[in-house]
Amino acid sequence: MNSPTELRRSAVSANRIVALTPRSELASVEIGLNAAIVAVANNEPVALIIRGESDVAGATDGLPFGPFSPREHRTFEIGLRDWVRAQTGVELGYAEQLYTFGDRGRSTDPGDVGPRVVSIGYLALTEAKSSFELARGSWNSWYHYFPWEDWRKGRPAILETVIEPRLRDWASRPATHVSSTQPVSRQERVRICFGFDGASWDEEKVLERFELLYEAGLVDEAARDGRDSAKTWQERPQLGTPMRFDHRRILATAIGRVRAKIKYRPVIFELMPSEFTLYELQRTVEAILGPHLHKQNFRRLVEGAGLVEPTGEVRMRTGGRPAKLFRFRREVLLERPAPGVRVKPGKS
Amino acid sequence: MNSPTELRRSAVSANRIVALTPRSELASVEIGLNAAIVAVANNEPVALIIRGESDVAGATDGLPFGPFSPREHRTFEIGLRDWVRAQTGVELGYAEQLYTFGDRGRSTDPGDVGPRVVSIGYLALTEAKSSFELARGSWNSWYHYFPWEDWRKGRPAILETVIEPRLRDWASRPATHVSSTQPVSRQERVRICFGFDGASWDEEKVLERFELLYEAGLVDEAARDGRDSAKTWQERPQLGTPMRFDHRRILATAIGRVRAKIKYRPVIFELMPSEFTLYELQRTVEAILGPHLHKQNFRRLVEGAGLVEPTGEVRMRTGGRPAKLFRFRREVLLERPAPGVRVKPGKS
DNA sequence: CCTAATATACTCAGATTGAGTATATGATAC
DNA sequence: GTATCATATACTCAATCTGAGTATATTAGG
Repeated sequence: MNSPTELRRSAVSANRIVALTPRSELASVEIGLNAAIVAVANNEPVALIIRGESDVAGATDGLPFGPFSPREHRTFEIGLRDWVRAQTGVELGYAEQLYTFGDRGRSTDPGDVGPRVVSIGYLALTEAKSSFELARGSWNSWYHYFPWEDWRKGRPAILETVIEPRLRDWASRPATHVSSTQPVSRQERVRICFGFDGASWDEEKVLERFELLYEAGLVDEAARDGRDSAKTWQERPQLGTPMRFDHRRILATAIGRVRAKIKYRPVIFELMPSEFTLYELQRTVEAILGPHLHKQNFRRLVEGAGLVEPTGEVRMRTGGRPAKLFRFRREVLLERPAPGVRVKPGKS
Repeated sequence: MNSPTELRRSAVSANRIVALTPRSELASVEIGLNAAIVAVANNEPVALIIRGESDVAGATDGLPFGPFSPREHRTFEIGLRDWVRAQTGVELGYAEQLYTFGDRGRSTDPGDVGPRVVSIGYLALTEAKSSFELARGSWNSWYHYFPWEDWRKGRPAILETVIEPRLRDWASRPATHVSSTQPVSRQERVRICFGFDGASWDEEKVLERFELLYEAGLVDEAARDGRDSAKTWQERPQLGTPMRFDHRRILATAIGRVRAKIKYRPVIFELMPSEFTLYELQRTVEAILGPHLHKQNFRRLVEGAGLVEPTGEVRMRTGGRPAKLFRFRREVLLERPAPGVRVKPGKS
């Protein structure tokens, strides 16, 4: 959709770069592809999770991932689709590249120049298939890993009871490395990311919030990776289920991206069956974004933007008046520059 | 700013992935970092260009790039800043990751499993320093490489005279690989990307346009990379100055990203000196986006959003009434969830 | 056929936006 | 020194959009 699909990096360029670069400088690097495969099942946003052996911190859950083998696959995306299909049985529809993570672990011996893994994170959206059809893995609610992101029943209590006091404590302590390039104080970062002291909650800042918790040593991954401030992790309550490797970071990136993207691109329909009622659509949007939307305005918006068209059918047994069925109007892509569900939180 | 800065990939995860992966599958891969360093000089949007030896197609211009050497640099971004400083003398301020490109060249021998280069593109914004201070490279207008993107004097003539007829011709021919996964016809893609037949011009679709021209064999890089449809490239007019490797693709990605980003993040101020008049600010925005903005509404917007505050000084000799000087209010970052210059094209 | 539950339609005030006119103030020519 | 120019800045107004409410339609269930 927005990924560069057709350009090919030329062999000329590859050879040239290698020629220009002293061999000695290039420690070899392995490329891992990681997929955050997102769906909505029963109004619950879920990601496809693979359970593996537990790491040193006891984390077992992870995203599907596989190596990128240049000899087999012409592009990252082709490689990704291939082994996702092989590994889980899921045929990916929409997929976009998220971010390439390449940081060296803190706990690594400083002299380490062994192969480093660079992980390229991908976001994929799909209609939720029942678990039967999955060759491997299961659909887990993403709020399992990020309970503080679940605002469907109002502000999650965990924010008050656990996160706020601990983050305030962390923010009141001086930074270990006083970096002059850090323009914003810990206090301010905490306030903005988590909406304390009257600051507003921005549902797109999923990654920023996770990274702050990581920095503050409040998630298990931080302790595992040997962050100083996380030394006392035995006495720490668990904030969400940890994941292996840096997969929770990748999932956080994915959630933030989906939440941002449905507002200006009609990707929400990747998560829907081909026919749906407007209220089903609304529930799906709410599953992704969190707070409730104003029903009447939601339909005005969606219909007014030409995103959907009625099929002529209705769905009976909705518990009241039958609901018209709609389908996605693919033509909007050709009509409007940036069609999306431009919602802002409202009431009812 | 939005890049994950503090998380560290753990050594544990790295070892684990390697352990899981049969060594034989992993052809070794080199990582190259490429920087699209953008500034605005004299109301002209420019990128820092390094001139190198000419490639087979005669392209000499390229972006600054260097290898990523894990032994030296803890993160991609640190590595990038390091060699950009060393290579060009420029100290990067704002930088964000754009996209990781890893396609194998078409012209490559199918059996080739030699080292492949994966290039990670970065966007950096900086205030334009005069060329004197550059150790290497020069600031070139980005419209040099993308003349069809320059709408400052109205619709560029090259669209009518060259691009439209050739793209229509290409679109009328059947696709070489008939791919059933391609949901939109060539005709429609051309129409949407380039705003033909009354479709609107979306200034953010820079990459999509470049890729379409590439696919149609209308840019030199396509011929160099051996695209079928570009075989007759001797008789093709040159559409913009070509660049080495896939650097024009990276620059296109960068331009699209800046154009999108200034609308919801106050990154425009990375391109400005510390004090400026509102009209200077407007000219800078226009340099990036293209069309003219309505002056009175622009200032209402910028002041109303609390993006700037007056310094109290005025700039004389503006050719009329003196203009108040403003500075960026960094505090907006702490106040609003998504501050930016929410401009839409207007008149005067 | 009355009631509960849901879907859908309509209304209205306040905010935002596009676009215009009017005024302020220094530079410059004479 | 004053008329004129050029630019900066202030104000106005109608059209549209938005948030949030009320009203009506249509089914299911007793």
